[in-house]
Amino acid sequence: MIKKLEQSFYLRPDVLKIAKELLGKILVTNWEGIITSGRIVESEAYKGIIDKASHAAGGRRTARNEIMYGLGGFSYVYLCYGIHHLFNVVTNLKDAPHAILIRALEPIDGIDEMLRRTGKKKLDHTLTRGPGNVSKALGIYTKHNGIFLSEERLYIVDDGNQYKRNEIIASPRIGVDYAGEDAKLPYRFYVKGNPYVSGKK
DNA sequence: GAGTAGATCCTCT
DNA sequence: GAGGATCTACTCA
Repeated sequence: MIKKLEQSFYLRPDVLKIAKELLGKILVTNWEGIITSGRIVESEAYKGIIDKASHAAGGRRTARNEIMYGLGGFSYVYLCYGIHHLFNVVTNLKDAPHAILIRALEPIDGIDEMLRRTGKKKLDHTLTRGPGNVSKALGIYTKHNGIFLSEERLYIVDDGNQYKRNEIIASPRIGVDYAGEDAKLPYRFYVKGNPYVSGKK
């Protein structure tokens, strides 16, 4: 049973719940007929204006994060540290700037293409580990900001695979020390023991 | 294995 | 003009 996620999946108010449910789903890109995909094994939630780690913290609203204030189900892509493109899924309703950062995938289709994009020789756990590598392997760049996630080019599917509750670990987010107390919030979710999860061996 | 520095550029102040 | 939701490589042990 394979089906694309409906927009209603992203429109729900509980971004933490959606972040958890995204684990096990498959993220697919299809740029001009070249398909690459991977199963999501790590995600981070950014919970709107009350979340100091979010780009929308305190209601900040700029041209860059404008897409976060729109309806759920769109992509939010931006460049970090001048090198890494980070891919997010926007959730919730209009004017509620929630988003989920996809941090790690388990490669499925188009592995050869991912190797070519990342310049790696062979498949190993570093190919799609960490948000910078994920977007590199899938060929996601800032020009893909604001794409609706049910287009043929970029979408997420559910193949019925669902991780069990005890296979999902919650922990503090990565690289958000500047957010003070909010840096400690357990808004990061990953699959227990999966080699593609970042932040450990 | 652990710790640190450097890359590198768009965005906001 | 400064800094960032990161990764890699290199050092030292």
